[in-house]
Amino acid sequence: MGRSPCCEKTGLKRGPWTPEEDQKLIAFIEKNGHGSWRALPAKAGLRRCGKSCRLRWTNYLRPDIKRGQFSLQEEQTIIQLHALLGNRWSAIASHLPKRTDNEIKNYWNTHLKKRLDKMGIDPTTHKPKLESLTHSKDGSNLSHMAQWESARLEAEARLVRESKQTLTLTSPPTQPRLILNKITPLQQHSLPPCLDVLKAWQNSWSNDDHNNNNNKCPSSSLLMPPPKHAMHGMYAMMLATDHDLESPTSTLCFPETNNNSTNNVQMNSNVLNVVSTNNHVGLVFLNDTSYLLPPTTLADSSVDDFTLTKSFGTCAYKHNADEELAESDKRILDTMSCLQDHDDIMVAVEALRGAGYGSNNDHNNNNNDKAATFTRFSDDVVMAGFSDDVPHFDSNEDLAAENMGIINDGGSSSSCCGVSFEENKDYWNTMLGYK
DNA sequence: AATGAGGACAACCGCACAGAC
DNA sequence: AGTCTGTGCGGTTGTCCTCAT
Repeated sequence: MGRSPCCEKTGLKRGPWTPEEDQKLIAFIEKNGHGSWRALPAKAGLRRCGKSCRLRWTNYLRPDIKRGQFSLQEEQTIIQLHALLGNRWSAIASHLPKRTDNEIKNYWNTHLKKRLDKMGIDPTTHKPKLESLTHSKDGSNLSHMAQWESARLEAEARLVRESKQTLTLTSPPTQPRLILNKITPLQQHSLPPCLDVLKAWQNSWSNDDHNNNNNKCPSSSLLMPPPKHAMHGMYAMMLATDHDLESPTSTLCFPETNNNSTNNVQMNSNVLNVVSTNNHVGLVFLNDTSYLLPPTTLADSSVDDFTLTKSFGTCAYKHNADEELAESDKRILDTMSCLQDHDDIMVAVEALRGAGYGSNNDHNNNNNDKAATFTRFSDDVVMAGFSDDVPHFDSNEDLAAENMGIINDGGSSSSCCGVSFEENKDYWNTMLGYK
């Protein structure tokens, strides 16, 4: 049976709304609320379909929506979230307060999409076009995208299922949203592959599959854990929550552990959250260990209850789990503020990439198969750490060297996914139009 | 000044889903 | 359990505006 139309089409006005109609709708809703949209037009004296009234209200007339030019930060957020979520405008809109999904969708289609396209970046995959072409040539790209999509959708579902539990465990004051910080302009020469989460994930699968067909994941194995080097290619960032956060955390799911896997990475039911505040950006595996990984120049090796790791001029402190968290809170918060000063998402990325997230609470609980981190330090701050199966390193430097291949190898610029920090910054600067 | 192309944005369409009945 | 209704969502279309010719 076909679905009955929401209202009789005949005699109803269509097309652009007039100011008079807007006023009628606003006045009615302010006085009575919208109630049943179907019944609203007649009650409000409008010759419009209820659905049309609803759309007009939610996308345009609602008082709590912001209109006008998108800010730089909003643009960055849209681009990054689109790379993560695809055309899921409502999910993207949930991270942009006071913006509607329709507005974001239109802005993407008319501005951002074209801008990326002009820069030689495929707006669908967020990869340089040449690379997309290469990947599609061997037919593997679609497969990888499908794997990613599968993981992503699973994450969304998992978030819904686990949100209550997660929020209970970590008790954030509000739900976080992702906001990307400004990237310092750099001179741009070329377009290296991006190092965002999607890229790292896809590359890891891609490399594995390309190099070993026997290892190719069948469709039924979309949720198998990524290979070890995938975890090395993935990175995390510091994160915090904020009292003004308004929208749900976006998540990426890391698949269930497969005991038959040849790698040691075990990511039991971890959810990688993408969260941030105006000051901080982060990816986090929900788990039970604690890390603080702030960047940078505020690094002070004399800070006694942290271990210092340097990488690419950034620093990270690994929280000593034996310390009383309460005693560290203030210092942590002070240290974190430097991220705002540096205002650079890639600084945060590099801080975590180079950070010693390996030797962690596992020492205490003998649970070596988990290195994901997520700890609440205060009402305002939730700390995150990157995950890997790295409980065996004697020092953070060794760990970072293992992960990055950069610290103890004479300063080589190699890094995960074959892309350096500078290249990565260049990528984002170009992608965001700051060249 | 007239006109056509293209861009920007609002509005619409149709499907999917959840909840009420 | 099946149907209906309200709503959310993503894709598409329509309309208006700007600018070049």
